[in-house]
Amino acid sequence: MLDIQLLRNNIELVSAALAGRGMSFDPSRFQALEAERKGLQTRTQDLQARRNALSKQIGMLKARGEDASEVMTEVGTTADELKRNELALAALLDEINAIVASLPNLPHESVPRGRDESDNVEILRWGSPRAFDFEPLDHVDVGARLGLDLEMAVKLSGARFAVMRGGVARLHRALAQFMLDVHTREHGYTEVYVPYMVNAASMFGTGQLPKFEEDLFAVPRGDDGRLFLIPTSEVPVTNFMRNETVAADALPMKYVGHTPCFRSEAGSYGRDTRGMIRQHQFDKVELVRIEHPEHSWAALEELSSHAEAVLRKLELPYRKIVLCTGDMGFSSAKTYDLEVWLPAQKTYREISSCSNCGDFQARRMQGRFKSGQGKNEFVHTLNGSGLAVGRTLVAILENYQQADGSLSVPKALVPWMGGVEILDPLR
RNA sequence: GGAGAGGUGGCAGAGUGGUCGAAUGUACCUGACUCGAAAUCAGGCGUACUGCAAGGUACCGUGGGUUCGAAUCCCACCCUCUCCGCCA
Repeated sequence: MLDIQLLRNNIELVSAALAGRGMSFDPSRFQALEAERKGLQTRTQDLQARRNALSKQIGMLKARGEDASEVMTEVGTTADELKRNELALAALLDEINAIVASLPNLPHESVPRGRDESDNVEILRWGSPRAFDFEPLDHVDVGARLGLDLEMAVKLSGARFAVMRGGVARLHRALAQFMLDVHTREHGYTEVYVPYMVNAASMFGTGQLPKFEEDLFAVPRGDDGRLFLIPTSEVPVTNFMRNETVAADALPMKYVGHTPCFRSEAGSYGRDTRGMIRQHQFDKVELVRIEHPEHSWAALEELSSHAEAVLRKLELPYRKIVLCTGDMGFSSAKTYDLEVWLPAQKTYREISSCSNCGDFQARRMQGRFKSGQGKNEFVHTLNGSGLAVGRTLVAILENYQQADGSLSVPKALVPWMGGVEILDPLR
């Protein structure tokens, strides 16, 4: 959530920044509501003050056993007006809050301006795509021989799910364990286990609600009558901070969690329909950091380098891009995407997204720390995939396939595979 | 699923219609005492909005209601705990 003071005092700056995100925001409506709010609020508070004072008087009179009927009629005359003002003010505040809650974060000044993904800027490439002496298959065909069974998943659940057996299933598990171990042992993150279903307040805190409800799966239960399946562990982990004020020396907090992620993929019909690039359910190892505002930009560099480290260890060629203003997510102030090379598609595909959300999420969830002078300030929140496990599996299937239908296990992963170096096709 | 108890400030814990944003203890901060610390004493110590300031307004799980006035009464909901049953 943006700072409402910024909207009140510097709305041109906000609307210009939002225009850069491809969002047309008309300040006039907000300003009209704000003008109305100001008058209504002071009027209401004056009436409340008067009522409180008179009521106090009544109390004192009655305590002394005197007659209070005159004061009581006096209060009575303003009761209606007060009631009307209070209702109108509440409605007005709801309206204003709804507007503010629907506005995305402002891009950091270092973010390149642009309309869409074609304006993203490549920062680096690492590794070089392998030269095949045979025509590489895509991960669906490679995986089918090793135990990836997408048709079975269709029978069980429908499109965009996966069943894995044998070596592929183990590889999938090993990847998640490997990533968790790298981040906890080498990068200093604390492992966490979290709920896969969260309430609406948590979804609001990280920015999925109210605008992106259609992307979520809901289970009819809990608050508002339902819980939501998490689309990323960023949601439960970042919400650790919801309604919390921590000591300054509690920062930074560095968490890594491995969870399944559930996305309805509404509106992506026809995109990535083949294979397990885009699934309703996929595993992800997620890095979350709660940072002091002064350190969050350095933390973003570090966080993304931690995600890169996994790709490097697995020797998967990738590139790093910075998303332009028009391609960033709702809550982010700056985002790096990591894209892994997929030989069958002969292109780089997103495998990690690392963002600094600044105080945007912290403000939505009232996540604060006590700064030096005992003042409460909003923390900065960051998150990044380290990495998306399903897509990492895809990348390994494609990049490490062999002509005979087997798969060579990346060296770094062998210890997590119990020493297995080659996955042979299932009979 | 059945029965019961309860949600108040960092924590503990009073408060059952009026001068209560809330006693008291504890933690914490400042000062005094001390060579220093402990102990003791004095003062301070929630959040947000608003105002140049004095101040004002809101907040006692959440949302409604009653009342001139609600932490306190009524209704609904959420959550926590205890016991029994069932259960991975």
